[in-house]
This record gives sequence, structure tokens and C-alpha cells, in this order.
Amino acid sequence: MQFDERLPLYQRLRDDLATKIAERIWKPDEALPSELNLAAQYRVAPGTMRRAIETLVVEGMLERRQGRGTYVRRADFTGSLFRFFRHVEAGGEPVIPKSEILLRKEQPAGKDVAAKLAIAAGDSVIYLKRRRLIEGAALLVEEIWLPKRPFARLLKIPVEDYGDLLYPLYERECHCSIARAEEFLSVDLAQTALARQLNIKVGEPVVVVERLAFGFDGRPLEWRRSRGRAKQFHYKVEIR
Amino acid sequence: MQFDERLPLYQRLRDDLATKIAERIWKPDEALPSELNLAAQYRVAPGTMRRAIETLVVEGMLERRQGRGTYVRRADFTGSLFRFFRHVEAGGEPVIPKSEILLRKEQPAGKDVAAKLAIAAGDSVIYLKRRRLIEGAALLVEEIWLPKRPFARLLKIPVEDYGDLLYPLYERECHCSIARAEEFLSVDLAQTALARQLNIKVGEPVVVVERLAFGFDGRPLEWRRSRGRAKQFHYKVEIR
DNA sequence: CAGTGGTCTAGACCACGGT
DNA sequence: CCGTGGTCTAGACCACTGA
Repeated sequence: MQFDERLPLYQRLRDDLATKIAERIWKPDEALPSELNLAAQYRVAPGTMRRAIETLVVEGMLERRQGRGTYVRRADFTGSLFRFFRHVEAGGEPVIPKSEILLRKEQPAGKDVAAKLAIAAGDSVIYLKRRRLIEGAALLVEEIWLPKRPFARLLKIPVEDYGDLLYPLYERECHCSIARAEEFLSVDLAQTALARQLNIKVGEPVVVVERLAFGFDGRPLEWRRSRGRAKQFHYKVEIR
Repeated sequence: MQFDERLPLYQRLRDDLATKIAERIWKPDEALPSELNLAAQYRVAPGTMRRAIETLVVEGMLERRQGRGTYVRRADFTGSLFRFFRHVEAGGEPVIPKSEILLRKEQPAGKDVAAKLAIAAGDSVIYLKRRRLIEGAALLVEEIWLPKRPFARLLKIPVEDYGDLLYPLYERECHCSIARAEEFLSVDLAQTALARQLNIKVGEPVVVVERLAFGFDGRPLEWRRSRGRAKQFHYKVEIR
């Protein structure tokens, strides 16, 4: 508990718990000690510990399950891009699109990628290009940049073994959990190569979703650019 | 406090406070009685009242000001569309675009509009069409539908007196405060008329922002469709 | 059944804002 | 200075979960 003394106690507790989660002292899908137990350990009132936990629940780092315990939450992105891109829903249940890795290589980071990933320009990054399909129809084309540091193992695994979802792969092979992300939306016009890959006409509008994904320690782990047909784009926002 | 007995007390308190706000017993920008005062009135513990208030703060209905009191919050949408559409920022401070009412008329609600506004098809609605400009350049074209019931007065005011923002107008003239809204984004191609109004080419992509705005009682008050150049579109989302 | 989080109470003291 | 919300404590009892 070597955090800034001026901060409220529940904030310092929150930071300490967050650090423990980032250090994987408690792992995703694992229960923390009970509230009373933690309060006793830290010698604070149960209500204060409760508030610290509550904060992390709101931030999405923890999850409470009544009668069972408090668990480290792993971000679930399976529905994320599909909040943006409408696709045929077979009965309403979420379908995970097939993934086709088109390219994998190691390369030095360009200036923009380096800035996004908070590394030095020229540092090694892993570049992936993949296509995602639903029932054989191209939905998205994605480009992905990962810092080599924690992801080197991905270069040694055959791309056929990657599977359809990358984040479980990162966690399984590289012990990197994605905690949250920022996404940026914009609209562009399809160039020749992209049009061919998405099976649309050159010049048709495409929606670009750029995503910067962070670990529990708040450091950027992945930069991703996905493109899909604007026709299938739809999105809902709450405004207050 | 005639709410469902099975609900937690703080929930029932929240509902009761929300009703009072909807009934304009406390008006926007007005301070509520203090927490201790309210707790005493309702004969509950201060902590419980605090939690009820906290809930409404999170929901955006109330706003706390340390040392001053708790205030009814009015939604502020001045920056809303401009989170989507980038425009020339003169020095960074938010600019309110000029508003040009192109059309105002009373008409029977079509099926879709009626569904959005939760009224019967054929009921009278007010239809507005306006253009919004920044430094003379067309930014957006908007279509707006309002139920005649609380908004009839708008038909009697010269459109020149509407001003650049509609929500203050609604509040001033019709005693209708907008509490929150849902926005839906999609991409379309500009038709002839729209292209002319936005000063772009026919077939250029445009972003469509459809907004359903609600009052404090949760009832839909306004349905709006705004269209702007996709080139200027950009948006950021947080994912967890 | 024992153990967990969920609700609720009843205070104390502090920091801030306006008079 | 007083009144406000912000923090923190120290309990009690309930509802849910899994063994």
C-alpha cells in the first residue's frame, strides 16, 4: 500500500487490488478472498473494502457472483465487432466467424504503430493479416500489430492452430489477458485489394474499426485495424 | 412510496425520487433537499438515501456539487453530434453550429415515426427540416419529428425565433426537458437532394445518426435523423 | 449447512463552498 | 462560519450458492 497518502483510502485499496490483478496474483476467472477476509487483511472497515471492490466492478476488472464470491473478469470481445457489423444471425445466438490468417511476419514497427503500442520505432512487431468469414461470406479484413516482447511465441505456432479467436490464444500461449480496449470508427472507400477481399466494388464505402487493446496493467498490447462493408454497419449509443 | 415491496429499499427510494423529478417537483438546475434532510423525511438511514441518490447520479438524472448540494441535471447535447462529426475547431472551444429551419409542418404520423414516438399512426406530429452550418459550410441536414401533444406551441412561434439549439427551446416553450437519448449510426449514399444540401457529390457516403430522445419520465419526445459527410465522421468507443 | 455477497442502519469526521 | 457532500467505520440481517 505504497500509494499516494492524499488519496482516499478506498482509492488506494482499489489501486492495490488492481496491481495484484495485473501481477496475476489473482488470475482471470479466479475468486478473490471474501470481502470480510480482505477487509481484515488490510485492516479496514468492510464497507471501505466493499467500495474499493465496487469501483473495480464498475471498471470491469472484477465481477461479483452472489453467494459465490468475487472473480477476476476477462474482457469478452466475441460480440464487440458484431455490435458494429450486422451479420446473418442463425437463430439469434452469437456466431463466431471463421478466421483465415492470410499473412504473418515479423517486421520493425513504423512510427505510427510504435506510438500506438508505446514502443520505440524500429522495435520488432508481429504483423498479422486475416479475413473473417461467416458461412463462407467475407465479413471483415483485419490487420493486427503486436509487440514482439510478450508475443514471440506466436511466431512459432503454425497459423493453422491459431483458432478463430485471438484473445484466448494470447492468454493460452503468451499469458497476456486483454482487459479493455478503445475503438475508433471512421468511413473510407474500398481500394482494389480490399474490394476484392471483401467481394465488393472498388469505391464502395467501408467502415474502419481501429482498436487499441490494453492489458490489466493498462499497457497497450495490440493494435488492430478491421475493415468491413459499410452496408452492414450499424451501431447504437446511449447519450446522457 | 407505493412501489413494489420486494424491491430493495434504495431502489424504491430511487424510483420515488425519479418520479418527483419527472413530475418537475424539483426542476432542472435546482437543488434537492440535503441528504440528511431527505433521509429524515423518508425515515431511512442516511447511507440508504445516499445510495439511492448515487444510483440517479450514475444514471445521469442528478448531479452532486460538493459543498453545495445535489442538483437535477439536464442532458447536455451540445457536444453530442460533434463527437461524431469533426469540424473546424476555432481554438478548440466547442462551436455551436448555426441552425437554418428549411421546413416546418404539421402532419399525421407514419407507421415508423408513430412506433418510435409511442403514439398511434395518424396522430398529429410536427415535422421540422433544418440544416446546420459552421462558418457557412453545411455540416448536417436534420429531419425532426415531435408529437403534437406537448409541442403544439412550436407551430405558433416564428421559426426565425427558434435559435440554434432546440432543446432549450423545448424546455422554454413546452416545459419538456430531454433527459437522455439513444443514437443509431449507419452509413448511406447521398441522393441528389441531400448531396446538393451538403454540397457533396451524388453517391458519396454519408453517415446517418438517428436519435430517439427521452424525457425524465422515460417517454420518447423526439425522433431525429441527421445526415453528414462520412469523410468528417469519426468516433471513439470504450470496450470492456 | 456454512460461507458468500446484498442490503440497511447509525453514526463520526473531513473537505469544500458560499456567507 | 455553517451546511453541504465525501470518506470511513462497525456492525446486523437477508438471500443466494454449493456441498
